Amino acid sequence: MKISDIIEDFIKEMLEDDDLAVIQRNDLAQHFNCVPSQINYVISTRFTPMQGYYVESSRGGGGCIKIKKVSITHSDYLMHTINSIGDTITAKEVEIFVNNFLDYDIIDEKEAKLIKGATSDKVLTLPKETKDEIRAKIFKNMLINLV
Amino acid sequence: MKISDIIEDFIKEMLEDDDLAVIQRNDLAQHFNCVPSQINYVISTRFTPMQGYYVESSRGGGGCIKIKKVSITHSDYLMHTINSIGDTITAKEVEIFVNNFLDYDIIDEKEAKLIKGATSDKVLTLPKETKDEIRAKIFKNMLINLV
DNA sequence: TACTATTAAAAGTCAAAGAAAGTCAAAGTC
DNA sequence: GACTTTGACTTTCTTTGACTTTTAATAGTA
Repeated sequence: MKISDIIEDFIKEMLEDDDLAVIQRNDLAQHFNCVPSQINYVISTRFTPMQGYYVESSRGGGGCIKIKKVSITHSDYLMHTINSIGDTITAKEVEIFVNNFLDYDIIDEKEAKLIKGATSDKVLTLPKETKDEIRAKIFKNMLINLV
Repeated sequence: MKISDIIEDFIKEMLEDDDLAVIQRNDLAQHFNCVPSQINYVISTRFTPMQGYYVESSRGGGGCIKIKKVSITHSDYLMHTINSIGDTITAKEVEIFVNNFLDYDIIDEKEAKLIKGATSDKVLTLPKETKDEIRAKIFKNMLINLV
């Protein structure tokens, strides 16, 4: 198992007890026997606002990193996503969104597959610009149906 | 006996114990003394959705390939449907199929909405012939992902 | 005491190195 | 001719570490 995943789980467990986790980067790194910047990597890939977390930190003596779980309703989250999507979107971008929905329990595995299946490059055999436009329309319309 | 067949059997044996097999491409290749891309070949020829498997993978440190076996009954029905669909399909026809799936409990309401959302006329703003072609591809690919 | 300067203790950044898996086409087999 | 094997090259994600920035704590001074 990847060290990043282990650290991710550790923080998520902390967040189960209390929805504010306060960590010290160096201590945590030492605890998991990794370099401190690994903690930044974990936070920037797994605890983003899109994934429902709010992070703040302070430097200097006694400094720390605070990770808060923020809960928005599912439909707010979906609406927010829909509004944030422009007129075009790539398959990769869709995947990132879908994975976030999964993390957030807004959709399940089967639904995730449906979305990916409907928006995959394999299927949208159209010139690049049209493809990304149609994909954005399909994706948004699917999401509207989930709200 | 072909090395591909041996690898295929090996993975299928893993799937007998547990219906999720997690492998590491390089390790497996080394174990069978073949090049890593041979594993991709085996997966892409013997573990396709059409054959009842769902595969996902991750790259980078600690990356791996996960192969899941999916249950057959529903998938038979789906496969039959997929095969019966030609190169084009209208929104109306999709709706008929979807309603059938609902009746048979192959999909739920939410999934039905996703499919309709992805294949609606509103969304596929393309000339008629292209529209029905793309719709058929999208629909089939969504179904394959339900198998 | 209050105010500034210094020090050291954090966290942040970024790019290089490493570790997987993916792709694709050429070569080989049956 | 279709299927299989091989390998060079690509892409993606993770790990690492050197260097930077910020700021709390402390020491020094009027």
